Amino acid sequence: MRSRDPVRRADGAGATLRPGAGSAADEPVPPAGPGDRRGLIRIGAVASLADVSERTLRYYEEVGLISPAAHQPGGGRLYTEQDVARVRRIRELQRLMGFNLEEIRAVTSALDEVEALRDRIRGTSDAAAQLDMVAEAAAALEDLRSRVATKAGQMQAFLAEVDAKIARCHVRLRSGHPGRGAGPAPPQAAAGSPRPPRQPR
Amino acid sequence: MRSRDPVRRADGAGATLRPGAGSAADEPVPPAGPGDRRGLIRIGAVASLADVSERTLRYYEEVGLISPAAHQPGGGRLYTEQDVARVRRIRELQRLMGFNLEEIRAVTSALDEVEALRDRIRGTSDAAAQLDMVAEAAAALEDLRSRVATKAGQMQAFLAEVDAKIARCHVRLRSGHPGRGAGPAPPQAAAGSPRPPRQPR
DNA sequence: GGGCTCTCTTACGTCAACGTGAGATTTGAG
DNA sequence: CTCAAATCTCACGTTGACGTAAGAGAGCCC
Repeated sequence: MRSRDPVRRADGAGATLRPGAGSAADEPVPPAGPGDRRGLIRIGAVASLADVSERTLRYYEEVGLISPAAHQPGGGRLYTEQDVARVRRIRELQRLMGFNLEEIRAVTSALDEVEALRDRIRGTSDAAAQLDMVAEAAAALEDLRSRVATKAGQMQAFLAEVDAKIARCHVRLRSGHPGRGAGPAPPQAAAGSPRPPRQPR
Repeated sequence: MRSRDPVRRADGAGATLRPGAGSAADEPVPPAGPGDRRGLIRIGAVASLADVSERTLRYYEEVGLISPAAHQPGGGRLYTEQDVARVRRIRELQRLMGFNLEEIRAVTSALDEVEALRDRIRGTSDAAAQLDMVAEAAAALEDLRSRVATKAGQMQAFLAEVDAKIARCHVRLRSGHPGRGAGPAPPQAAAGSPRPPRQPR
């Protein structure tokens, strides 16, 4: 159990930013000059917000999955809320897709490419090279989509299989002993389920 | 690489069966008396059929996930094709659902309960106890279904998110540089995909 | 009966993804 | 300034799910 709620802003001044963490100049907070750390979050807060341990965050940094937006003079890590979202996405890819961190690194780098595009295509420093990068990221995304769709299809098939077994199970329950209350109470309908197995009374 | 194809039947005679491996008396092969091993498969064949290693099969046995249908006098393991199917299901639960072997043991034991039901409900040794077991297995199945449905829903949501990103990516590709062949060839449509992202020409 | 293949047990190795201190240092509040 | 809380950097430990190697049987074929 944590002693107190560590989710609060890091106030004060003096922080070295990472390159490219300047926020695309469309945020409500007024830019109070470089070197401040308004809106930055410390590692404990990120950990509790993303529901991971601090060790996990440092480990993700070690393997190149995340990187603090800035550092305190003493070396403390400072993150943005996009970093929190990033960590959440990492966990989602782990849980949902069963990817390991190496795969996730590839996937998220493609996603980041698409995201960073928004800012970069305006600058248009080198149109041809930019387009190549975008095309590459698009290919990676298509690949990801293919894998996700495959897995989703397999899960739907498995779900149907389980439903069939449940149905047969209920048939047995009713035919085997008609004078019973049809077993224990059915659990709640699962979220996002397009076809709950109906249980005739 | 394996030296030769080990998928063939174990012929000969003399094998100690496991209890309950007598096959529900509705198979095409004539029962040639107990103690034979017709239709039984050795471990190497099971391994190649289920696409796992022999070590994995022994490990699954060690943790109580599978158990050979019979043994050769020298100690060799003999399996049925249902065992192969069982191993395949174990792998599916690992890959698809990300379950660990402990969870899989719980799930498959429930599935087995439902399956064994077919034979046992006929014998009707103790109707009340049987019904209780069925009800318990049904509850476990509902729980499994809930988890599968939840995950399937989350995957559909993630799929939609990826699709949105792909669409934006293609918009950029066309608006950013109209004189290009729209990037590399799109990958093949994924199997079981209900909504492939259309790529306007 | 020699050789080849398959399988057995035993036991140590591995790899990812963190967990868990230890001890030093920094930070923020009062 | 003071001090508790938060964070830092090593660095070793853990856990699940096997991989891998060694040496010994067991079965089959010519």
